[in-house]
Amino acid sequence: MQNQYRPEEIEHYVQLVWEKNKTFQVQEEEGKEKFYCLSMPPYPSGHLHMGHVRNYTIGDVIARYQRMKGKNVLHPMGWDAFGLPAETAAINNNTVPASWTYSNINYMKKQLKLLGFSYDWSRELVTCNPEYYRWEQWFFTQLYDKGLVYKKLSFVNWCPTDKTVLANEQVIDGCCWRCDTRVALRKVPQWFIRITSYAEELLHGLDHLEFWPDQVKNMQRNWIGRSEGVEITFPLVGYENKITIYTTRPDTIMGISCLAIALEHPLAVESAVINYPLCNFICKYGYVKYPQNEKYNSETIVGMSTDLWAIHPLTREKLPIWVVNFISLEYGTGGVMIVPAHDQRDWEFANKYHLPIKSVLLAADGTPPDVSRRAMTERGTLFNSGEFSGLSNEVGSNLIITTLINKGVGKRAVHYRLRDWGVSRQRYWGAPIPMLTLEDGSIIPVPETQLPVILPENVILDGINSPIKNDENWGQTLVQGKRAVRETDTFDTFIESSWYYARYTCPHYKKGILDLSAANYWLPIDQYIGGIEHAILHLMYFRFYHKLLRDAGLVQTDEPAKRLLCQGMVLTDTFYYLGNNQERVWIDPLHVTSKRDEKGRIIKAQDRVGRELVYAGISKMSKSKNNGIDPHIMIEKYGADTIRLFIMFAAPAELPLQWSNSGIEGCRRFLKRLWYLVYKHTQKEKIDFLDQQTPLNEVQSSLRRKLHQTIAKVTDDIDRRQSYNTAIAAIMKFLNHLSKFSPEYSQDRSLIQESLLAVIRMLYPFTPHICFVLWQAIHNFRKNIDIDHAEWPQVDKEALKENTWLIVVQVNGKVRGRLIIPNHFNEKQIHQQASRDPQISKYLKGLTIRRVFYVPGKLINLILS
RNA sequence: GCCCGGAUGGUGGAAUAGGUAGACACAAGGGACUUAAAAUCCCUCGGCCUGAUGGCUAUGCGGGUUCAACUCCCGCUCCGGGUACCA
Repeated sequence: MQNQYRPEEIEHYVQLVWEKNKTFQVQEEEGKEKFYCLSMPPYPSGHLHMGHVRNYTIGDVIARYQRMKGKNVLHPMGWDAFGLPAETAAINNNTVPASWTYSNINYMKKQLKLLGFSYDWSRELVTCNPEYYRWEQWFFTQLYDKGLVYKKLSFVNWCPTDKTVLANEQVIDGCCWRCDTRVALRKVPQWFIRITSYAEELLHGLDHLEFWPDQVKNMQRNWIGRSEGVEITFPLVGYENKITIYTTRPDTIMGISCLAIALEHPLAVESAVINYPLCNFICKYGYVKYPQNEKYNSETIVGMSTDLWAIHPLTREKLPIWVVNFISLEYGTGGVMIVPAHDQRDWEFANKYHLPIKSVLLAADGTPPDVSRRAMTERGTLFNSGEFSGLSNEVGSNLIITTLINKGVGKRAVHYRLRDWGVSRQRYWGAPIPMLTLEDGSIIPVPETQLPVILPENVILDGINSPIKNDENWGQTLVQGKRAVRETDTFDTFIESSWYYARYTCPHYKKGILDLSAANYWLPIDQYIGGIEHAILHLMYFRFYHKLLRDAGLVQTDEPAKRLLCQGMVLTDTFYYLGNNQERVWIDPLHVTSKRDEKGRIIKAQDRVGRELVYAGISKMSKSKNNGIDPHIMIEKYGADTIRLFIMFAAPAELPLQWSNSGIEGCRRFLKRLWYLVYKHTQKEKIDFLDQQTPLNEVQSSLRRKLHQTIAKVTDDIDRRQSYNTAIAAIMKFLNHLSKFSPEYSQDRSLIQESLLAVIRMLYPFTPHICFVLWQAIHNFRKNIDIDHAEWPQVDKEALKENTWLIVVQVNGKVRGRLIIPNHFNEKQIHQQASRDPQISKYLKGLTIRRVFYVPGKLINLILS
């Protein structure tokens, strides 16, 4: 063993051993406990960024830890390869999305391998491979047959100049990103999957996801947005027709000023036929989405009255019906009752159009509320409400519902904010939607024998439209001898990422979407890791698809992943100078030298040519700020282990991580110290294991106690708490103790041996390469000694035993002293001991102790009168 | 706007079920070793007061609950994520 730690010499060697031995390839093994550890796959953008490194390091730590705990660990990796950026990049680089994507995958895979992740590469998936997407096309046809798929008109962003559909990201301030033309809305027929049929299950399923972050569960609950209310049917004056509205506030029914319906509501459309101004109004606002990210106010709220009147089911009064832009046809019944006194949006609407405002609930002080400035939205006692006046909100509400139900005009109803999942994209780089239109206009799924519908890869991109739409021949096909036209839209890429996790269990299976025995051995995922930005969309579709797979008899559990960890972003310093046109020119932080004041704050920064730079604080690594730190360069400079250690140590996994070059240096120093300690230890003669029969002296047993306390803490931190930064801190702290321990007796050296073997194993999940080599070194380079199959260290409970406690003594809640007390002392004895202590007793003089609070083994608080 | 998070020394963070605020690092300052540098090692390190022992104060802001609050409750401020076609 050499005396210097040189990562560049060991990491490549260790990676070769793993590759040669196929160390991380796994098969189903009945009788061995399985563990499925999965990180969200990268989009093959061209380069690995630090966000990936963080995500996959966390996954690798967990996978390696679980292997040491004796589990059969599935840890796969693949590529989420379809999507918009490939099209843009292909056009810019004068290539096609397929080759751009494949060459990126090739490059990024090499980068991943340099980091030493313990993947089973034999299971690699690429979602743009027809062998992958054929099964999602097949599954979609199954969903169609079950009635879970339907087609309807839905909005897209339309650029009138380019005559093409734009993604939301391609619309900048309402204009096309290419030509700056104002973007219009168009309605085109699109495919939808009925996720709303699973709304209730998706909601209740959250209650059983014990190991998912509350943050994610709360977001999903609100996204599903279950609401309980009443549907009320109003007769129309002079028509047979009726109108049904949905409300969650039946208690305010006596305060209705009018009814409001969506622009696309059938009644609105019907009355527009004979009402020219209304027709104009609907045309004008029907193609403007309600601006979601603005507050409801008199400017954004627009409405127009119709010639229709409804009759209030309780008072028989005539209510006007308005068509408004802020009601969605998709939510509830597409109609609401407007009660301006008790809803702020309704209040704004009524004020703008001078509608009556009638309050029917008393304010908290029991007086009629002042609704001249705003609505009174709290619950209160009913008044102005005929027979219901004087009732409490709850009683009144229920009585009104019962009355409506008895009259046959009301029913309790549950609605969800969740909308069905639109999966059609008018773009090229995605899996073709496997549907056909026959000559008679009927629509059928592509028969199984004709799957997959292959997306051609050698295409010519005009930069605007999808080549399979431009190519008149591509869509022409025959089915059972009859001519048919293919769907040229492709799937939303969220489809691919909604089921890939299941395919990893049997990636090469040819006879169907899943090999049931493999799938049911490995699923569900035991640990899923990815960014918090996926909290709603991806993770909802992923849960939904699992239920679809379950209901197709393919998997057996209700949820795809038991435990979820959402890692934070990676941030770093940003620097710029002002260019000739006062524009900010961002400089790569690697090329910046900075000076700090005595408090460590950056006071001066210069680039390579000595130009003065402005320090612009810390922000997310991004191309636009030129502050993305290239993992590749960092690996070359420090080695993978140091990078991995820093990433896991610098912040808790779920919080943002600030990149820091000096922080990296600190981690390198730590690994060097570890290396040197092992080196020093191995330079002396070989040592036997600790002789448990010979009693340890004070110093020895103290060190051994610290070791086993550390093992206990690190195990708990990794396993239960997923608090990797504190696990590493505990190991560092122990190594600090160990390096101060100078061996005198052979028992001392055995103790060091025990300590180092434990430390190396505890660090192995974080820094596997150095640990691999140190493990061999400590076993005198016996080649059959291999840490990849070593067991996680166990806590010796005997070693933890201590016969004293450190008790904190508080007087009136303030810390006044600390006492070392034999651990058999009771509250009274500790109290007496504290009173005798000169430091503490000076605070007790002349006063009587009124109360004592004692936290066993920890703290005593003496309260004086 | 709406939904969900976050805020602790010069910095990243620790404090796990309401019980010692600042673990472990980084930066900075001082010192040892060295011809010198690098590397390594040792010491100091929230603020104010004190010769020292020690005292007071302090977890974004303003209130509250409690013997005890970074932690729980109410009201704000600022920052971040999502907002259904970026993934």
